[in-house]
Amino acid sequence: MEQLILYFTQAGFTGAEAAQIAGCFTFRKIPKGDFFIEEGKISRHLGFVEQGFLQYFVIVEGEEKTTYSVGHGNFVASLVSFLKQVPSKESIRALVDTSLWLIDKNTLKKIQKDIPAFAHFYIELLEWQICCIDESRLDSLLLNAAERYKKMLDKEPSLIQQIPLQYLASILGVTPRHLSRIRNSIR
Amino acid sequence: MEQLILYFTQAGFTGAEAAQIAGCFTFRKIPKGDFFIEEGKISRHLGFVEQGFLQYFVIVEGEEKTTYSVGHGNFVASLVSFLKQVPSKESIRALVDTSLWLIDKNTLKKIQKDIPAFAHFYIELLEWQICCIDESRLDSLLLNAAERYKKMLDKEPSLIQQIPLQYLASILGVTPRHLSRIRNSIR
DNA sequence: CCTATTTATGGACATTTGTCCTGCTATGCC
DNA sequence: GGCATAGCAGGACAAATGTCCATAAATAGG
Repeated sequence: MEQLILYFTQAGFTGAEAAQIAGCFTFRKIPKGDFFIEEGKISRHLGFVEQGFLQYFVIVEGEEKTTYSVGHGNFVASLVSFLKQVPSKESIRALVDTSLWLIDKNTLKKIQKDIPAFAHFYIELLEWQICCIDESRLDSLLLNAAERYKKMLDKEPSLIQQIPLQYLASILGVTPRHLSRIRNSIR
Repeated sequence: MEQLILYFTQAGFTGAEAAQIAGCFTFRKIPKGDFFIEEGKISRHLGFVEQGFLQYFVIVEGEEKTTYSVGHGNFVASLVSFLKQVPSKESIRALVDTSLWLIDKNTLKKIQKDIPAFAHFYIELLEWQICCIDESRLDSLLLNAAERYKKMLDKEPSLIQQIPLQYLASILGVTPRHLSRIRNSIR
């Protein structure tokens, strides 16, 4: 909790505000393999990833397709479901042991009203979130699988050790067979 | 301008507020083929598309790759560039004659401060924008080119008449040769 | 009306990626 | 230790998509 208070203090809130805001979050650990949210349910919480890695996916024709992934320092939620409070099209699962700070939608709305500066903070958070999605979108459109694999090697080197190849392949948008080819071609 | 005032009145603002907000926008027409923003420049304006259709693209290895597209009733900007005020990675071009309402970043910030209700309106706008990007992201990951073509036929039937196939192919993420195969297979 | 240019179609072939399968290795469990 | 299982690599072939090209139809400009 101290880290959260520190975080909001550094973001420009007074000590009292930071404590009030931080108090709205709850802590949760998700063991490897467990779900943050399942398809069809409503994403009621926004999570800040303190540690770990999560995979967004849908099942289409019996196959899991990864649609997004987030690591520590990022926010996680099935966005459309959380924002509109409609059933989620995606499931989200921890691929490694993960710890999160959670806040629910109503509380989030409430502190936007109570603390005007928080509304502006939330605007910047949304804007930053848009930039993250945008980068992911451009990556999947402009890089090929080999380039995406190299980028992942670069940004999350520890993941390659911890996560079975079949998940890495799904995150990269290729079959395990093809990821094997990519790894072979790199070395 | 009356339409804009009406729009903001219906969004819950008082007549005076709606007039003040609408007054912050300027009108611009972009003829078919002209640019809304070019790669490398900073996206200084957020635009609301009154009429028309715009294509986001980058040039990679001499080839245009479409990264996003928007039609009437949507907002347009090179998002990361507009939000962070950094040079845009993408260019945006009108594929048909297009008309827009524009607002610049500073003015947008200013009315967020002056009219508290506008901050909350802007939050909803950002959230809605996230949902739009998300839908586009899921479409490009989960639908194949033929399905995306059918969806486009469904949502923007007039485009297929107005825009040369090479652009449609680029929007769908395939070569014109392959789009020709898709059209052939549908009929 | 004629010509040049743009646009659309589709053949032939190459490349990329997926599917199916086999075997090898490592690891946990009794 | 031995066995069942999960994880990974890669061969052989199939399917999807790109490249290059030739042709024909549509359109614009004089």
